[in-house]
Amino acid sequence: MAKISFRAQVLQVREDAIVASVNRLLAEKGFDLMTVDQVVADVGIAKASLYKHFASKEDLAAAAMVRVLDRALAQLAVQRAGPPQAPLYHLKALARWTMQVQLAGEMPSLPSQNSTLRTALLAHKGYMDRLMQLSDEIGEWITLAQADGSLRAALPPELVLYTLFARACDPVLALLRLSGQHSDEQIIDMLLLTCFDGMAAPAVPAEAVAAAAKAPRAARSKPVQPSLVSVAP
Amino acid sequence: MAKISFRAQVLQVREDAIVASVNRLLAEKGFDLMTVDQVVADVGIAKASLYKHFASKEDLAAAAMVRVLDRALAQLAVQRAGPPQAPLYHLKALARWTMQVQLAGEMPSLPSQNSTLRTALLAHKGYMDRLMQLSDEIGEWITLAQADGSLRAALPPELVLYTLFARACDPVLALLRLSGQHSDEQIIDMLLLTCFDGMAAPAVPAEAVAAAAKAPRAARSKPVQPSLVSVAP
DNA sequence: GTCTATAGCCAGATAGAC
DNA sequence: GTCTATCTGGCTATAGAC
Repeated sequence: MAKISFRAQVLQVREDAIVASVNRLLAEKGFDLMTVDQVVADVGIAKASLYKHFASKEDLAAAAMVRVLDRALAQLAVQRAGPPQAPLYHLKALARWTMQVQLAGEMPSLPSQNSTLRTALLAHKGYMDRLMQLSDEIGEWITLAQADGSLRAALPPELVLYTLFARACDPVLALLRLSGQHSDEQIIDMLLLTCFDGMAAPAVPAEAVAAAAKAPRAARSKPVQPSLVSVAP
Repeated sequence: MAKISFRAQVLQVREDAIVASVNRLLAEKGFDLMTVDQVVADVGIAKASLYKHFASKEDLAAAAMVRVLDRALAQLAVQRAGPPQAPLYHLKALARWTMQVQLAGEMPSLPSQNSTLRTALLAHKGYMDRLMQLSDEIGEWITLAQADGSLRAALPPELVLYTLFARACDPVLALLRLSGQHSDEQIIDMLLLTCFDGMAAPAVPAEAVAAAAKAPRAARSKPVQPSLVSVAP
């Protein structure tokens, strides 16, 4: 009995190695450019052996997604186990975590257009269950944040959820890193700012406007070409 | 001489038909899933004929991108020809236009990971020239908007530019439309709001906070589970 | 330039010995 | 279950007649 258990454990380890490799390759090249040959070369096994564990390339991607969804659910649990925080804080912390995962090269990126992959994922119970659970748990925070006035109540909760998911694979992260001008933490901070507070400058309170009006004109801002600057809508 | 000109004109029309079809197919399925056979079937010509016009599949994608970049440059010209507006207004109007193009199914979507396509695009002068020109013109508005205080000056202009480009192929648009709860214009308005003003509720001015403190407690907001609601960070 | 027919290649998936 | 060797299909790209 112990022998069988040991064998099963070895197989489990091998499967984990496969999924980890798939995860990395998916993050690096995406689903379409990742080939099964690359996976088996990376793991060091034969292609036929891999197909004993996973029925298709789509199944490989699903396993990688299950893995990352489990990591996300674990992150939620960690946040909830910590000191109590506002729901908006939790949403920001989760967005920060997803961006860290992406910058670490551990976020698998799947094309949203590949229909064979989409149908395979929709039929994958383990994937769908975790996706639903994650959406539900995030949805709770969204509802709470809208109720306490920290998140715009006019936005449909779905939109907030989708936007958070989209930040997890935002190509802007990689582009900004390519420029080499900012650290990873700076990039994440800036994108968190634009995501939650927007790119536009915040509306200035009335008293601040009055104070600025009394201040010397030169101190306010440097002049720009007047022909293109007019009253904001 | 007129005969040659006429023939050239016919060829031009056929090339336009090809590029239009490629544009639509790229928007629908993306580069990797679009096949040259689909293109020729859609246009109604033989594959060998297509390859007399375009050297490769990558060249087809580049032509479609040139087409959409030209449309974007034309949109910029239209905006500048209109009544004078604040630079932030122009940025918002451009973002709105890109989302309209995407929802109309006319925005070609290229994978950012396909290296053969990337190198082909980087080597394509017509594409690169237009991309540079478009970036320069948008960059001017960004600089002006930051100078007049309507756009956060702390953000690198690149980040703003990349973010605007990213909104042109934001998958959130398609997801929201799938839910069927909102009109296209509503979807665009909401995404413009989150893009420029963020998902978080705006900070409340001090006097409004004081006024709310004097009002009856029940009028402020409906109560939520107190265990998860605490002071925002 | 346009067509039919096909070359050449590569990736996903499998057969069969061990 | 793991391997080597192979099948199969679909895709880009081209040859060659008209």
